[in-house]
Formats: sequence, C-alpha cells, structure tokens
Amino acid sequence: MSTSTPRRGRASGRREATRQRLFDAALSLIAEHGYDVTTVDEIAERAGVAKGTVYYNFGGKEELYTALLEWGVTRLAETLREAVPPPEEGVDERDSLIRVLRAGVVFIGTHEELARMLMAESWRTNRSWYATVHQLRTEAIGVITGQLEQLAGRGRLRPDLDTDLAGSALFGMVVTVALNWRNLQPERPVEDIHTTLAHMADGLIGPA
Amino acid sequence: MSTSTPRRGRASGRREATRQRLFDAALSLIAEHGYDVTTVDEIAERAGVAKGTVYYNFGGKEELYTALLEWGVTRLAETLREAVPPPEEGVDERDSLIRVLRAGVVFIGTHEELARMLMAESWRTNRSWYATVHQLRTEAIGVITGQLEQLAGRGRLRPDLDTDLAGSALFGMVVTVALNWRNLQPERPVEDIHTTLAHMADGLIGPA
Amino acid sequence: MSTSTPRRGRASGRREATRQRLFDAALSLIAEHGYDVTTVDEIAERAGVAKGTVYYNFGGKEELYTALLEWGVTRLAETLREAVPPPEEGVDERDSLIRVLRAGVVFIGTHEELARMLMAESWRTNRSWYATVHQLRTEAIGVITGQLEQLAGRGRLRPDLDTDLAGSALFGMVVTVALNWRNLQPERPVEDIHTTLAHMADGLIGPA
Amino acid sequence: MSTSTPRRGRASGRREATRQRLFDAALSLIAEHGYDVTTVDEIAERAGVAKGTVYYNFGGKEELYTALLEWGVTRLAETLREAVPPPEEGVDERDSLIRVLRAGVVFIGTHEELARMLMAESWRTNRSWYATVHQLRTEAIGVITGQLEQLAGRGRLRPDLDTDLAGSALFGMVVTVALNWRNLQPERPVEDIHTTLAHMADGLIGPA
DNA sequence: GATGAATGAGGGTTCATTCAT
DNA sequence: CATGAATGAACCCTCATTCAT
Repeated sequence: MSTSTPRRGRASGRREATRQRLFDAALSLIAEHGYDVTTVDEIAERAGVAKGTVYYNFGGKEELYTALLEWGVTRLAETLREAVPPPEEGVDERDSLIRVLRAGVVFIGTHEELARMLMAESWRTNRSWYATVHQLRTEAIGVITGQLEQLAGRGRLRPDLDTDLAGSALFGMVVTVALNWRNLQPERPVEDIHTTLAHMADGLIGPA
Repeated sequence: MSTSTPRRGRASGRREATRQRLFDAALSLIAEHGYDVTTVDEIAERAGVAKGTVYYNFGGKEELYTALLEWGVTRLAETLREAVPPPEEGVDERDSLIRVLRAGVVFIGTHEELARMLMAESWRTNRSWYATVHQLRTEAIGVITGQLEQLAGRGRLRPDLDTDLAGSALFGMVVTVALNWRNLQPERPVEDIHTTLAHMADGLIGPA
Repeated sequence: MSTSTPRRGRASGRREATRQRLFDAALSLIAEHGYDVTTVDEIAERAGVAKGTVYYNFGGKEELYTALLEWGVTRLAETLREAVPPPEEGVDERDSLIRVLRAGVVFIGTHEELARMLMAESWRTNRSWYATVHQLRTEAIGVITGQLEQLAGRGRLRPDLDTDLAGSALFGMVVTVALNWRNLQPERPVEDIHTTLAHMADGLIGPA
Repeated sequence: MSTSTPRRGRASGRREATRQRLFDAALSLIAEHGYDVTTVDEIAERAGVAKGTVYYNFGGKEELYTALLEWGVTRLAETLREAVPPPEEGVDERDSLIRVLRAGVVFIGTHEELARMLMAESWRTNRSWYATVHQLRTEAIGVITGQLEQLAGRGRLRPDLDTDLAGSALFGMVVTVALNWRNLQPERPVEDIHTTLAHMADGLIGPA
C-alpha cells in the first residue's frame, strides 16, 4: 500500500521517511494479525528500524495505532465525500447515492488491510480508542446518510425509513460485501458487486 | 449433584455444571473486551472456580474460545434454520426470506455478546481458529442463500444477481444494523429494524 | 521388567497388585525421562489407575520415588552379595572379585532402567533423597570393597592402593561400561565386557 | 564499558558481560540442584539481572542450558587434547595415556560443577539435548580412545581389547573416582587418585 | 535522530496434592 | 479401596517500555 504522507507540512526528510515506514509496517501487520497480537518488535523489524525508534517517533504502540486509525478513517470519509457529485452537475439523487457506495467498494478494494482493521475493532466497547473509532466511523456513515436525506428531501425515499438506520445498514452491507469479495471471490469483476449493492439501495428508495 | 444416575454421564453433573459456568463467564468477558485482552484469571474468577479448572475442563484458553465460537455459530445457524417456514405451510418465498432475516435480528438482540465476538474475529486471516469461524459463518449465511435460491427458482429474483454475493450482503446488513440498534438506539422498537431490512431485501427481489 | 513383590508379607491381593503396577510404571517412566519431568498423571495412566490411587498407595510422588530407589539399590546390593562365592568353595580371591563385577554387569543389563535412574540421581547434593541414595550406593560399593580387602589381606593387592578409592573406581567403571554397552553396542556379546573389566581389575591387583 | 572500539563487536562489551554473568550463575545453580529444579528466576537473581534478560540473551532456559553443556564439554575435550604430549617429545605411549587421564582428574577437580552436570544428564535418552551431550561426550572419550589406539599400534595393548569399550571404561572410571574424591574425601592428595587410575590403566595395557 | 540492551509486570500453562463421593 | 474433579502455587515466557549511548 503506497500511503501518501500523512499531514505535517513540509516533509522533514529522514524523520518523515521513518514515520512513513513505521506506518506502513504497522498497518499491514495489524490488519493481518490484530492489534494485540502484533508486537512492537515486529513493526520495527518490518520497517527496518530499531525498536526504540517507534517510541521516538510515536510515543508508543497505542499512539501509533490511534494515528493509524485516524488517518485511515479520515481517508475513507474523504474518499466518500469526494464521490458526491457537486450540485452544479445536476446528477440525480439516486445516482449520487450509488456513486458514494461504489466509491466505498473501490476504497475497500484498494485499502483492504485498513478495512479489515476497522471491522475487527469496531464492535468492541471498553477500548481506549473506541471513541475515536466510533466518531470517525460515524463521519463516514454520515456521508451516506447525507445522501439519503437529500433523497428524503426530494420525496424519493420511502417515508417510513429512518435515514440513520438505513445509512448504517448500507455501510455495513458495503463493507461486508466488499470484504467477502476480496477474500472469497477476488476474481469476480467489480461490476457484479456494484450491481448487487445498487439493487439493495433501490429497495430502500422504493419504486420510482 | 441431584438425583442418582449411576453410570457414565453420571456425576458428570458436577463437571458439566463447571463447564457451563466457565462457558458463560468466557462469553461475556471475551465479547466485551476481546479474546487477547481477556485473561484466564478473569474467566476463572467470574466463573467462581480456580484457574486450573479452566485447563482441566477445556485444555487451554484457545480451546475454550474455539468451543465458544462453535457453540455460538451453531446456535445462530440453528435459529435461522428454524425460522424457515415448513413447505406445507405454503408461505410465500419472499415472506420466508423476511422471516429468516427477522430471526437473525432477534437472535442478535438476545445474544448481543456472541454477535460482537463473531464480528470482531471474522475478518482476520492467520488466526488458528479462522477456519472454524469461516466454516460456521458460511453455514449461517447458507441459510439465507438457500432462501434466495428458492426465490430464484420461482423466478422471483432479479436475474442478474449472484445468490452468494447477495446472501453475504444481507447477512452483513442484518448484523450491522442489529448491532448498531443495540449499541446506539436500543430504545427503538424492533419493528423499525425489521422494516428497514425488509425494504432492502425487496430491493434484491425486485418489483413484484 | 518383571519386578517381584517388594516386601510386605502376604500379598494382600488387589492392593498389592495396584502397588506393583504403580511401581513398574514409575520405574520405566522415571528412568526414561527423569524424576522431575515425569508426572503423577503419566504414572497413573501407564499403571491404568486413577491419579488419586497413587496418593492412596504411596502418599505422594516423592515417597513413591524413594521406595523405588530403596527397592532398586537393595536388589543391586543383594545381587552383588549373592555373587560372592561362599568361603567353603575355596574360590581364588581374584576370581571372587571378578565374579562380583560380572554380576554387576549382568544386573545392569537386566535392570537397565534402574541403573540409569541411579546414575542420573547419584551426583546431586541437596536432594531430599540424597542421603538414601548415597547410603545405598555405599552399600553396593561395599561389596566390591569387601572383596578388595580380602585380596589385600592375602597380600594380593598392590600395597599403595586405597580399597575405598579402588572400590568406587571399579563400581563407576562397571556401570559406565555396562550402560554404554546397552546404549551404544547392544549387539556385542557380554563376554567382551567381562574381559575388559577383568583386565582393568587385574591392573589393580597387580602381577601375580 | 572500557575503551572505544567503535564497530561491531563493540558495545557488545555490555552484552557479553551480561551473558557471562548469566552463564556462571546458571552453571553453579544447575550443577548443584539440577536443570529442572533450577528456576529462571534464581538464575537471573544470582546473575544480578532481571528475568527478561535471560530471554533477551539466550532465548530461553533450554537454550541457555544447551549453551552451557556445549561450552563445558568442549572445554573438557580441549583440556584432554592439550594433555597429549606432542610426538616430537617422544614420550612413551603408556605415559601419554596416563597424562590424559590425569588431566581429566585435574579438570574435574577444578570444574566439579560442570562434571556433576554432565554425569547427571548423560544417561537419559529422550531429552531434547541428548544428541548434543552424547556427541560431545563422545568427543571427549575420543581423546582417550585415540591414545589407546596409539598403544595398540605399537603392540602395547592386550590384543583382545576393544579400544572403544576400554576408552569408555577409563572415562567412566576417571569421572567416578574424581567425583567421589571431591565429594567424600576432598582432603586426600590428588596423587592417590592418579595412582589408582594408573594401575587400572596398566591392567589394560598388560605386562610390559 | 536513532539505537538496542535491559527491564519487570503480567499472562498462559503445568502439576502435585486434596477430598468428597 | 479407588476415583477424578478441583485447586493454586509456581513456572516459563512475552513484550511494551525505558534510557544510556
């Protein structure tokens, strides 16, 4: 995964390169094996630096992980937001929603590791980073919910639906399907996925 | 412990009771905090037995967890299967599917802990119990997929849909929505949830 | 190894049979893997009894082991003693000594497990059974030393030799050679062993 | 720690010193009480380091022990080899052998702990380090056997003797006598020991 | 900026022993 | 006589963290 520089204005050279290496190493390792099971030693080794360097750059394992989560979910939310067609294009609201969902599928296809990491950690209360994850997750879902509200505003949504509920349903569906696709039938064309999701979304929207 | 029952499977009364206590304790603890973070000490303490008893009865932490997973997903699959109306009742295929989904929601509402445990562990490869989880998960999804195939057989399903894909989409949707419901808006009547899911399912089925 | 009933006048039937089974199981297990590494569970299992039975019959692991040691070294000492020709037979003193050594080799060949157990535990101070082992070992060596003294009394021994020292040298030699024989070249005829030992003994006796 | 030495093998000063402390601590403890009974806690404490340091430096208890064994028997074999007079000195073959045996006695007198450790562990099959011990033991015995072969080449050895067998007999004898000496009669002059062993060796060589 | 040796709290596991049946 | 479920102290090992270099 070729992660682009996470924040910090000018790339301060060596330091920034080290941080990036650590970032990538941690992401791949944690996504594959889980946070608890991944050791700082492993992260340092895969990044090709000494163990102390992790602490010098991130302060600790948990901070590194939190940074990872924030960076990841922020990117997801951004990606979804960018998929929303600007009003001036006059795209149909239903198609707008579909575009957002498609963007979600593509994102997960590209950042599979990140997606797995999020799903694994999303359902546990009592974790020090639960608040962070939850807030960010809500932000991502918010983009979808926003589209649903647009539809509702146009009277294009079934009146007995709660947009929050439906938004989270769509989100869960997108992630589950996309992940199953990558894990179980990666040879399948992405269009099949899009079709399935579009149909389910249309179920929410109701007959035109 | 109670009556006489003299032969094998006899004073197993004691043993079986202990196993059950351990089971319950492990389930609640692991679902809440996660597998890695839960200690054998905690499990034993909550079960009200000594630490060694865990090993006497289950062989180890991992075995206990695996037993938990198997038991859990088996129950889920059973519940879904039982929700399928018997053919002689002549229930409409679409309504059959809806009943299965509703049963899923109800199950998660009742066994929230189990559901969280499953979702947290479902997305990680390279875990020693991945095979177990995956197989069992597939079994549960299989019940949904089975209903979709019935619909397809009747020509009631959109022809461009893959039943496996759609099955996993419905499953992920059910779990996500149900869990969000319990976590975020537990005061909401279960009927709202059912409605949302029914609409999305109808999207798959297409206009009657 | 078909151990004959260790003490206790009349064989009290079931009890004695159980004790014997435990004895044999413990001997083979401990000789092979060592005292610390052998578990009471294993002993009980090999003996075909429940774990509690070990405690009912011997009081504990250490007591069982001590009983084993006592029984074993006593048998060794007895065997060596019985090999000493009675004075009335008028056997040459040198030949008497040789007979004792041969008896030692034969004993070890037959009770290899016991011999290994003794060698492994003989050299450690600070063990609760050190005194027992040491005393018994001394008793066995004493038989050899006794023969050397006979020779010395007849003026048949090199005058600058200490019989205690020489006795333990012979003992160590016998055990080492016999064990190496069984372990490394078991196909070799026992006569080769006897020859080697006889020569070394003759070195102590000096030229006739 | 001391000078500058900037490259690899440099600040290893610290690490090497720690390893040595651990080595010494483990040797004395294990030789006294045995491998199984000695705890890593004790070793660390005697070495004056934290428990984790044992694992950082040796990987585990067993590895530490194996390293100990290798180091020990290598030293023994070296000592014996160095005791063999160089050919140009033209030392008599019988005297050569005697010198090797004396060197063995002296070594054991100096490294009593090591010798006890070796004897205790030499007779058990099925230990993970059995192969190591056995191979090294053979190497040490090999030096003695080598001398016997020299004698045989010169026709100075009884023709009916197997050198391997006789070599192990001498080895066992040396160790047993030396250890008994240190344990039971440490006040005795080393010359007495040498005399006894020389006589027994002469028994093998036969009359000049 | 980076390193890596050292730390020690804490976790999983083993096993001799007890005791109610 | 014998059993086997239960116990808990003690063990080996892991790993996030610190800090002198």
